[in-house]
Amino acid sequence: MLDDIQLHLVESLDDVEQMMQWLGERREWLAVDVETTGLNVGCDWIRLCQFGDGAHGWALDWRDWRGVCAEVVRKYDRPMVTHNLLFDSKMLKADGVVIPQRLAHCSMIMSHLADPAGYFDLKGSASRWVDKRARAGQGLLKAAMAQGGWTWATIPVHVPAYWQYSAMDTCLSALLAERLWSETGGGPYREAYELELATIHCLREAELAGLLVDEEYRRAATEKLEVEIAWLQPQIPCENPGSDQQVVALLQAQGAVLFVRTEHGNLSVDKSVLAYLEPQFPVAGLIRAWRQKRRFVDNYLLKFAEVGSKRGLAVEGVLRASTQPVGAKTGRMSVKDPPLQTLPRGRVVRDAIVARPGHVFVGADFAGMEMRALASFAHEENMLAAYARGEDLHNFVARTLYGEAFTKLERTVCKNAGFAKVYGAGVEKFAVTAKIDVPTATAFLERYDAMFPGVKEFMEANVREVMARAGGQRNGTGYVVLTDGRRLPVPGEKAYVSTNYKIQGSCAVTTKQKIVELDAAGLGPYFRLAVHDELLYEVPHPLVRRAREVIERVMPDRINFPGVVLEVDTDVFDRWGYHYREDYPSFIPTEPAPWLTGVAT
DNA sequence: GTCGCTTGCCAC
DNA sequence: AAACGTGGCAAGCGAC
Repeated sequence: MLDDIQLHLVESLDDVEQMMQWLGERREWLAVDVETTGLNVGCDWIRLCQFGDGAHGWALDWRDWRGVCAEVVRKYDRPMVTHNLLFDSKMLKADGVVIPQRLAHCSMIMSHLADPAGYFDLKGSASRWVDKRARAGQGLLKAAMAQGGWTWATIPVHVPAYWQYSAMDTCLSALLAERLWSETGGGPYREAYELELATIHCLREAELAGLLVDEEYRRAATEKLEVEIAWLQPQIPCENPGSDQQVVALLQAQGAVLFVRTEHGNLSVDKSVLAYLEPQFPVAGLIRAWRQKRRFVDNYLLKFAEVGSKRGLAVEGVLRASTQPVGAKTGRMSVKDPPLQTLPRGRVVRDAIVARPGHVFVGADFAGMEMRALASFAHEENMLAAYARGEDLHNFVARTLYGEAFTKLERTVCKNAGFAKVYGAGVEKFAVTAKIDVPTATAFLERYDAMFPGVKEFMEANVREVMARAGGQRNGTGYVVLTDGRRLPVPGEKAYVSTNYKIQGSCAVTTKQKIVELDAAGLGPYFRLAVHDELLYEVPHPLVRRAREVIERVMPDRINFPGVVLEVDTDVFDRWGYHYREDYPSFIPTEPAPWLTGVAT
């Protein structure tokens, strides 16, 4: 299939004319792609722009032919497909070129819907669905770059390995779309496909806007942590408390008996081991603190710095992360550079992220989203009734199982049991997280199951269903169906994950629906970030009340999970950490912005 | 010096 | 009988 493809580098007006003639031919899919100097929209730029279909691929040097490329994207009036619509449309828009939303498609989303467990980078998808040799160019390009000492930023456009395989990428993307359309977006997964595309357009605007870093706070917090680290360091008698081997030696020298093993049989000195040792060996606590502070600086605060200062990611004080709309095999989004979904809770790190002057953040999160989804899927009347009464589920469980005078610790056990169900944990793991012994855990789960028989039945039904779909084979593959009709594959030997996949995947669908609905309700320009069950908006302060009203009206969901309302909590704050003001003290005291007073409750 | 594996840890 | 899901990512460390 790839043999007959013709690749062209546009170098003259004659070439442009030929390409234009080719563009006038009729085809299902015109693929568009860009090559850039790197992946960060703030500081990287487009070097090459490519167009292609199943027969021809064209590469254009962006410096010379930007206007031509922009014209093509603007005027072409048939479907255009890119393999990573979010990234390509983001880079193009950053340079003023907009792919019309009604014509924009994404072959990566098609690949994901066709097989959510597969690899869906372009070469991987194309070699699976189009032609096994799709990866061939990759190695040649890499070799050329190595030989010339080039990077993505420096490899000359005229190097054949560069422009040819870049042009070829559009052909692969077009062929992928041709191959997968009817079985994904143009077929059974139309709803899911359209949801993903609509979400991508929201995410692009969010990523282009980015999040502002308070440089003054970032620096002050970094310095304060460095001081604390410098104070801890001499109290820990080893060269590097970050080295597990050294920590093992140190603790053993002090007489500690280590017995917890890592996956590969080494002695473990992780957080929980150190916490366990701390009462007898105070140095363990110091090591734990050292490691956390070191991580806060290295993994987060330094990353929030400007590009150029070691490993910074910000440009003009703004962080623009990259989202994979279907990063997880459950369809959840993932975020990197920086990983904004995993910033430590509390104020130390998150206080570095601030709303722009005159703006505030409006945060909205679904309350107990996954447990509510579980209650609905399982038709678990006792749970649904508790939610209908407006009762806290874990309180309800604790009261039923431990009596009115239940302790906070007992409530935590109940909460852990809920998570254990959602994640598919066994008794042992549940016992560890709940910090109870296995017999107690077993007895507890028995009473929990008696209280919520629907949950147990639902989980067993999921496993049965997956196994049946896997042909009864442990080495076969079944699937679960999500609320928007898409299917997630589940390996037979891990059938127990089916409940988790169904819940996690359907919750991800719901979150995306709400992003899109809020966009339609006018909040699109203010959307900044999604963290699984919470959304972050950055709103000019005169609009805060209205924005909050819109969110509280649009976001609660009563469609996806019948029998239960997905309720939403909102909060208003001017720096991200302030959202945690009730649980954590300010690391470095900061004044709330004047426009926050009267708005934050 | 780079690469890949291992360990550990952050979030939901 | 067994089995805590989904990610991103840094440092250490040994191998090349």
